[in-house]
Amino acid sequence: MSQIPLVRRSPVPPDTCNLAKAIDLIGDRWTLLILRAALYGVRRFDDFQSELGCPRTVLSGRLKKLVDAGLLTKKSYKAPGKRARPEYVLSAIGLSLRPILIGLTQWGDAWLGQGEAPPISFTKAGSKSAIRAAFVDVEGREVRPDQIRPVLRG
Amino acid sequence: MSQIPLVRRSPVPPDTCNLAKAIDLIGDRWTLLILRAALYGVRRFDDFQSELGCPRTVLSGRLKKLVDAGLLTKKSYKAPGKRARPEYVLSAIGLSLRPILIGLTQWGDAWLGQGEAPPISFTKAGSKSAIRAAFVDVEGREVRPDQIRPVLRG
DNA sequence: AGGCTGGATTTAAAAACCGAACTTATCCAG
DNA sequence: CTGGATAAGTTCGGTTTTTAAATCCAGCCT
Repeated sequence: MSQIPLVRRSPVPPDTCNLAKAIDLIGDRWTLLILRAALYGVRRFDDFQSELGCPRTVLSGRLKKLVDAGLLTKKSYKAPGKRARPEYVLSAIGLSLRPILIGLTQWGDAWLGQGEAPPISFTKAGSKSAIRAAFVDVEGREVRPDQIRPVLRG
Repeated sequence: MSQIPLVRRSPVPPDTCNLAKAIDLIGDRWTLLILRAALYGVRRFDDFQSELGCPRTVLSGRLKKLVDAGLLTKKSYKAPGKRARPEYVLSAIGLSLRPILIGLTQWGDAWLGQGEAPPISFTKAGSKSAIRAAFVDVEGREVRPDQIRPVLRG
């Protein structure tokens, strides 16, 4: 049952902690739901809006923030016979959140799914067996959670 | 540069999506910062408060929500010669978020760190080389992000 | 009893959120 | 060329949530 040892303060002060910075940037209900939708392929303002059901003003602000932060890129697309419209496409930075959101999906499947089979799962291309979030060493071999050691300062 | 294909709606409606449920539960700045601190070993009300700098009323509410959801367990500890106090300890559910938050830390290190060396990193016990969050198949072998395939319905 | 300490609650001001209506810009039809 | 349709985004009220500070509360210690 090995617990995490008690501390009075976290070893990394929040203002230099990149986790805290990440939380400041994307740790917000609407922002996370936007990223979820974007990772599924949603790109357009009204599609985000009807997917999320949030006020347009909130959506507008969040999209702007994500574009400014470089997670989304505002491009212009043009369907034939239609006028040009903006679309919000994930950049490399935004795409690299995919493992994290998939990990969170599986966490939700395990603990919040009320025994239902998960509506979506993930496999390795060309295989049928499921994959899961875990830690690996430099050689790509799994490291069990109780083997993880934090190292400060570098 | 393979993009995610355009869709008008996500394939999993938000109300049956366990990612959306997880976001509802923990997708909030203060909640995430509480979990961050808890994963570092913070357990006491005042320690959380001085770590986060948030209003006590907000902290109180968020802790209650996390206890109700089963991520934290409210126990009582007693230092010798002191009165018993509650402490908020991560349950198995809460602990299993660790890979996700470490993943987010490393995402922040990569994109938000402004070229600084990360203040904290993670290694395998008894080793010096870094580990990282990733996906593995059933045999514990790494699966690269571009190999991940979503599978609907079960 | 009286003080200390770790938490919780109250309160009023500030901020964020919400829904609906409104503006803008371009394409298409007549 | 005019009018309508459509998608994007803003404006505008009213309502809810946050915030920060002060106050309250309960148990243990001397």
